[in-house]
Amino acid sequence: MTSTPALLWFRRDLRLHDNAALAAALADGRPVVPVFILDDETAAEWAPGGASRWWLHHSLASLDADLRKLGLRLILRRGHYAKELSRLLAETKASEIHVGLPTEPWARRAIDSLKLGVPIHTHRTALLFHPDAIKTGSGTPYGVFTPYSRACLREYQPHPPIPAPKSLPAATLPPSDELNDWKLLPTHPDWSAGLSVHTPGEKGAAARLKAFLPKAAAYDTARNLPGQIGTSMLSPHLAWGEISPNTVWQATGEGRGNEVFRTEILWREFSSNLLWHFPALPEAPLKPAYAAFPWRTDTKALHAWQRGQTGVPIVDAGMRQLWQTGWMHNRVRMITASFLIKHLLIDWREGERWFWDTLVDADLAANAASWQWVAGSGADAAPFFRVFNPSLQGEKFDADGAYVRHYVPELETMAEKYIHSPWNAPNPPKNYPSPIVDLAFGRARALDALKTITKSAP
DNA sequence: CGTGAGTTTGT
DNA sequence: CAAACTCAC
Repeated sequence: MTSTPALLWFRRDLRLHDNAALAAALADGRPVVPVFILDDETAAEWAPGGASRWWLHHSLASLDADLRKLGLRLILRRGHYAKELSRLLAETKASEIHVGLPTEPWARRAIDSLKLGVPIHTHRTALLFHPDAIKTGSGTPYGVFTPYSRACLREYQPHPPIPAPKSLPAATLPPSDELNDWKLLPTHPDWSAGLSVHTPGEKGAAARLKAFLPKAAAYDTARNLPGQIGTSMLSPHLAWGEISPNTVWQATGEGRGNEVFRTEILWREFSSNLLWHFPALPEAPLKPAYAAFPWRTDTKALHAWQRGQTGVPIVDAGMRQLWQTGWMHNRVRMITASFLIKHLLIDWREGERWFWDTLVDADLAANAASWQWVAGSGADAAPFFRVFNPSLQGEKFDADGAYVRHYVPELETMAEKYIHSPWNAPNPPKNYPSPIVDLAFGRARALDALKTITKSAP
């Protein structure tokens, strides 16, 4: 019988259900010391952004509360992984570490370089498949989504989620930081109110899933309408690992809506896969030709986009939803991203940065892969001629303008006919800006810019 | 090595 | 229908 404890190192798997790292740590009956280490220095530019820190604060509080019900508590440490882990090992005499497998390049490097004198076991807690598990016939990673997803569907082995433990062995716990001292909550007053539409934590995640499941059958069409809640809104819970993709997958049913929803889970996997095999994904275009793309520098336009003051209603509604609630409807993410990249001709990395700071669901892989997809620099990107027309998108997916009216009150009383193109209205509101770029001009300029890098040599 | 296909569209 | 290109088999 061993009595030395195991360190259970939580990262982006802040849950007790279906947690392979927790199950492994408990397997031989040792005491388990649960820890979370905030290492902003190692994460450097990809340390959690403002909205993510708000979420993290509440998620850590929730996990701590759940652990206290089982007689433990969550040990919080701030500092370099290597230094804090070696301190924890000295304090607890732990003889092994269990941690969820990360896909962020900085975290992979950090874990690979640890030399602590005890075994470090990594467990697949955040993904359905290990990034090396799904390969093409010739053994290379997939770069195109559809064949990747088909391979996933072939390989997927249904298995029930691991239940949360009903009890935990008693453990002698080392000292912990006070969560409030980490000051993860925003000082910005207009934030906390809008962010409270979310309920971080494992219970909040389960409630979201439960609320979504009856609507999953309609997901294939309802997901496109930003004026209603047709999506699962599970993204921040998945990003912090408060629920496992397998738990979500297992809960879904049959039919088109459920299938399309599961496909979205596979997009999340695909993004992680890309990041795993191309660690430069957040910084460099996957298609090398795009390194020479003639981006414009336009801080005024960038700022107008960030604050929802572009004069294009659906773009401004989306950017304001993001700023106020830390979340944006997926359809609108595509529209706002396309507008920044194509109509404003601003580098996708500027958008990636802004989303990283303002999204509660910010995930390095999904964020980078999605921005590259819109930019056309990704492995499996939209064809170059595909430029979203934000007015048409608005008319198609927010036909009555309810979404725009909610987030852009200047347009609340605008006639339906002009809600997505108020510049055509006989009396446009004086307190709402004219478009910072003419849509037809922006589209033509984007296509011209793309021609400069897609022309192949004779 | 040939062939079919490629999330989310615009005009 | 655009439509160069790459990917996967």
